[in-house]
Amino acid sequence: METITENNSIKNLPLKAPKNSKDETYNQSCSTATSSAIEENDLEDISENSKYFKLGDYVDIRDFEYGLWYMGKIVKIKKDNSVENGQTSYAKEEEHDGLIYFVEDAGASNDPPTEVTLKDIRPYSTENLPFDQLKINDKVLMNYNTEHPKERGYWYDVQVKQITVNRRNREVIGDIILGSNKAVLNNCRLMFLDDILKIKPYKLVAERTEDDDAIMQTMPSIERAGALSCTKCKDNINKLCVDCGCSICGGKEDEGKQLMCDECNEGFHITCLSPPLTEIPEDDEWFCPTCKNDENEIVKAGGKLKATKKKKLASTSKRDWGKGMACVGRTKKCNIVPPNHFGAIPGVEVGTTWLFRVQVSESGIHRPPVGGIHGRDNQGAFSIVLSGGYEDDIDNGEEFMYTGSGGRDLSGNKRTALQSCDQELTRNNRALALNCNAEINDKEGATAVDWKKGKPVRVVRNYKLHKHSKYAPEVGNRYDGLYKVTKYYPETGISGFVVWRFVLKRDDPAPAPWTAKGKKRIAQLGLEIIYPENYMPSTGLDNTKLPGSNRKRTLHDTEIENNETDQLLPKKKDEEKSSEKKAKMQYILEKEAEELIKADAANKKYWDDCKEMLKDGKKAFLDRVEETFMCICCQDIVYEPITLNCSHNICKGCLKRSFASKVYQCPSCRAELGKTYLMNINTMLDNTLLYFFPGYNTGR
DNA sequence: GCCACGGATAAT
DNA sequence: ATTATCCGTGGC
Repeated sequence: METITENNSIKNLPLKAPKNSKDETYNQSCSTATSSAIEENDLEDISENSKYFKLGDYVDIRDFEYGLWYMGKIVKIKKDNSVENGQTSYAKEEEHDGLIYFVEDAGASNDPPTEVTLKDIRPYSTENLPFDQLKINDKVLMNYNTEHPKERGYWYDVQVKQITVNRRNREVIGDIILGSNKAVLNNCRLMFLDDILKIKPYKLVAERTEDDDAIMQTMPSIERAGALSCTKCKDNINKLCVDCGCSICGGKEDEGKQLMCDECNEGFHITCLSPPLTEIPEDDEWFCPTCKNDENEIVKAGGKLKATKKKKLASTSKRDWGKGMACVGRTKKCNIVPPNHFGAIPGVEVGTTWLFRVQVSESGIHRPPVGGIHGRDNQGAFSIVLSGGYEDDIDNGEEFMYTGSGGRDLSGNKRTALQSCDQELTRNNRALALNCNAEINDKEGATAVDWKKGKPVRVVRNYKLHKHSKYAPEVGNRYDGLYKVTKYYPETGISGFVVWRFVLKRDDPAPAPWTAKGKKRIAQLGLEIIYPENYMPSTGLDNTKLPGSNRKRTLHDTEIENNETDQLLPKKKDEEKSSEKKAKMQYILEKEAEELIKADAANKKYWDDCKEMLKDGKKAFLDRVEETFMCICCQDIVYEPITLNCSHNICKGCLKRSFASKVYQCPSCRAELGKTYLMNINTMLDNTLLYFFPGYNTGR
């Protein structure tokens, strides 16, 4: 458990990294640096003489863990006894002159000084190197953000590998030198090319001029621009910000009374918690409400995923609702578009079919898990499902008649029932009416002036519609594209009660799934029924038990068959057909895709391998990509991928979990990574995967 | 708190 | 095999 203070919160340290003086590893490496050395009455101790530095010199100090350089001031110099004891093995004097330097953080002089050896300090760099003087292999100090490479970050030593200049832009690629273990981030693109600083060499104290001495002993007026600690509020102290302030109220005051979550590092005012706390708890660890987990639910890296434990409250029911898909909730949420989005969902093709409604909900196509209409009565309806649940529905494919909801007695915790009273044009019915391009009328209904100008409705057909309609899918729920409301009106239905009817007409650029063109397209896209994650059709269910199907057939199979529409087309010889199909199979990468793949140079070999599959079509290619970039821990596409030196890719979260259980190895090949391994997200890979699997990372 | 074109299971 | 029961869930 940590409270938030200016000293140990990354968020509040724009100019340097977290302090490392408390770092155990570090203190081990400087075994003589005991706490007694920094006790107050000890500060008067005489300092040793150094060849290169004097007390009061302002220097660049390297953060042990992260390797970044920040401004410090030498406050004490002592002998390093571990050298005499033969415990260290520094070959060069430039690395260790047998002294320990006590350096105070220039930005936080109240902190105890950090104890370092010569290799981790040097004269503070201020001299700018003009871009046109930069040469390949130069070692310079530049700004880089390891987490978000496009944003401003901290200052690191950079070995320049490549300089590109053309009329449009300048580009510098370099290797970033990280922590004291000399880790290197290869081939990083540096963004701040006007911020190139020369690394200032050591100068013997004996050779210092008066000017030199004045410079070294005066706080440099140039303070190098560091990262914005918060990109959301741009560090504006007066702005409420849930990112860098209290994550509940956004306030930045009372830092001493904010708790920092040991999982997500978000801050929380103790008074904002519910229930609020009156004082900082004494436990070592503290987790915020969203991160707090039941301990036995934590999954160790590489371990099997446990089924979600259903909380069984005092339920009188004897049934086990936890087993199947009856009462399961969403495991993902679509964040690609807001819930009130009209129109297509990017990345979801017409013809996409999911076995269960909850999956349709997760995709964002139709969010309610049960309801047939998703809408808001002051905005319109976003999507509907045709499930054959209302007797009055008529489906002609391109056009269909839909019945509104309501008019049923759902008491007894039911979801459906017979019509037992008149429907009204309220709630979802009113929402759907709003889509019609006409003035709303809850008495007579209305007809669209120009039906195509109405708001689009995403339409899903469910296999249960099968009874009434030949346009229903064989199994599951199929997204059929966008429709518009041409008219709506109240009418006495079969039940004898008034129902509201809505006539919808298809208006979608993609061909409908039941047409020949549509089937061809679905086959080319390689769409197949989507099962829930961890759902195993092979064992968990045999096809004969699939809802709505007694036959062992897949969607894909049905494409191969001829149906009435196909038969209207001139028949082709089988050979001709297959060759045509083969020609169309080939997937040619879009230009953007090519660029993205190229940018992910670290995974070139993997991408080359995936490209082998292009000739077999998009589906084959995507399958290979998915397989190639699957995280060995969570068995999902790598999320916030880290590309390790051993070339394996893994989710940042999974790697963190491994580290948390003290395994500092690549989960794939067991290559040692070291405790202080810097988890640098490969945003190039992330971007590329996002292109092929839009929204693959949502809800994770 | 209300509503809802799911879905598994027990009862018929 | 078909029907009745009735739960957790999400979105308003």
